[in-house]
Amino acid sequence: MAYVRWSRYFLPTWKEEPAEADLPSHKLMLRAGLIRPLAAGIYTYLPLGWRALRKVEAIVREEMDAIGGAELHMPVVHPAELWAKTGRLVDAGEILIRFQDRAGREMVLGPTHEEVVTDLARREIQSWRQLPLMLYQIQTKFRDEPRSRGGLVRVREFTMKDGYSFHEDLADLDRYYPEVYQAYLRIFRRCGLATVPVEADSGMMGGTGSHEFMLASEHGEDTFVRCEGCGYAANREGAVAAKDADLDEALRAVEEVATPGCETIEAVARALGVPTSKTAKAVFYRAAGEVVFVVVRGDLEVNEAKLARVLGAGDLRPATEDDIRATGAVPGYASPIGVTGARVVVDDSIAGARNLVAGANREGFHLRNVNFGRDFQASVVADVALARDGDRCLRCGGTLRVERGIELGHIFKLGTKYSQALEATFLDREGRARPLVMGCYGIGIGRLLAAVLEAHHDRDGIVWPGSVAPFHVLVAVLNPKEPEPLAYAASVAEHLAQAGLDVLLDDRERTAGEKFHDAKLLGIPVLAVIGPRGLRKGEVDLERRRDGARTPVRASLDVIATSVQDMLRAESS
RNA sequence: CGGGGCGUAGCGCAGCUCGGAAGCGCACCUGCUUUGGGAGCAGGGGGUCGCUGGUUCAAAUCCAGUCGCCCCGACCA
Repeated sequence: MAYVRWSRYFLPTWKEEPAEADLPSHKLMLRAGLIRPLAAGIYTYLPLGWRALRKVEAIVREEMDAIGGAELHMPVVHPAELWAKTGRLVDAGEILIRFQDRAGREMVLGPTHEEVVTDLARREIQSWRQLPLMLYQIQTKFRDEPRSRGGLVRVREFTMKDGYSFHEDLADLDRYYPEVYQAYLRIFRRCGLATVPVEADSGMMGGTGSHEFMLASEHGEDTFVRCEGCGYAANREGAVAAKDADLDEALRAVEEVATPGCETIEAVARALGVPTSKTAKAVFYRAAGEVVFVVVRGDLEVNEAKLARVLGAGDLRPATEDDIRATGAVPGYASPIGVTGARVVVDDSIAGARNLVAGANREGFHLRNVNFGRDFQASVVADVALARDGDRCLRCGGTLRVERGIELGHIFKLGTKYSQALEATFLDREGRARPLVMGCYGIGIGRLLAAVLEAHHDRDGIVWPGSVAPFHVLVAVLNPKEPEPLAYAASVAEHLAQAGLDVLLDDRERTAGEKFHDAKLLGIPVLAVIGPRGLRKGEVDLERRRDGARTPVRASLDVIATSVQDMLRAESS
């Protein structure tokens, strides 16, 4: 393997912070010459970025192969007709980029490949003897996201590892799913990332289980909940928390009180001198053409994902004032008592509380001592509240923490949604045709690369984990204009490359200072400095990026090679 | 899609309030001197001020529209 000469490579670095970037990973990718933007959420990978991406891909490939995955490559362009069959031409909506080919056929760019892979399975899988099967690819996806952000954290065109498994029944999917789960943990760990697997909302997909792999990061765009005690973790949409019931109080008689100008829970609670947890909050939504009246304890917020699941509705949006008035409720003073013309969803926090303050359905008035069951009824009682930081864990009673994170992977028990829609069946052991049971598993490769940088950088630049570093060692010649040091550095680079290392030789005619700064910016694990000072003493300096530790070693090719390899081994352990 | 910000040389920015010769730093090119932590001197090249229209004797600057990018939110199979 040959080494790369920087002077003939394409590796532009920036001294200044780019104005367009906020996230550390985004700034570093631009400054260290990994990526360049073309349009919103669409990037070119420069040679160095592409190298790093391929390192990540190689790890993903190894781990997928290790759990029996067979790599294939499906098309980017799909006939829209296939998407119409599963209903996702409409459901995937605006993220699907659509166009016509010259014959006027409707086409889409694939945002994911359930349709295509299921179509393939329909044609090729006939018998239970062909199962189970895991197919995966590492391929370009396009999703016309409403908003890209954070460099490679959320883009429109991206590289994704998407895998799809096929099983004869749910039991076999249940058996295989944990293997993928473990493979995912290994992939992220090998990339130097400690991820948190969180239970994800299986939502409208109707599956039986789903996990997201989150990297905790203040710059993450997702929110998840983690228990300090038992390790329970779930994404915000699905997280459950204990709600202390307080049913000891005796029921008191309802009493109307004047609360002029108190249109928020905080104002009411303050005016009446009660904690917000002793109030009932009314929140209105419109779903599937009807108005929904949701009642939660005043100190809680409605979790719209949970509510949508309870209602079985996909199109949840806040109700208008007119919607609210149509139910007979008075905005700001809404009461669940005597409401008609709306479905009433009561959070279980309300069912577990006594003598609450609620609206009186009369401008400027509230009611004291309102009790669920006695004073009002519900269409549904369910958990529709958002878990909060500091809440108690339902499982162990420990403390729940709300954290931000970057979602690196998502695995999903799909069931038969796609196989049924596309009639992908096989003959089981009894000779009956049954739909294939499927799982799907995704990792955003570029996002994973961005996450590596979020987790591995310092003030001066990137600090690559050895496993995904675009090069293992950077050989810097401080005076490349002089023939002997350059020739010597080239022989060092050559020797290191022969030893199986990825070597970048900085033979640019730049000042020593620039080379040292760029070396830190690039973050290659080991820097070998070849300069006149060291050479006079018969030494080459090795510098470890992680902690800046410098070791002079004898300037002999074999000594340098072993020393570099020792340092790299120490890196990866 | 709602809110906010920004478009002036490759990058970072000033100039715009109050219209009157397009600037600064870095980078780049040439030469010389430097060469172990972003060197010095001298010389030089590079800009339809995002775009369109309007006001004006005169527009980077004022007005209208439009496009693009970034951030917050909504959304996120």
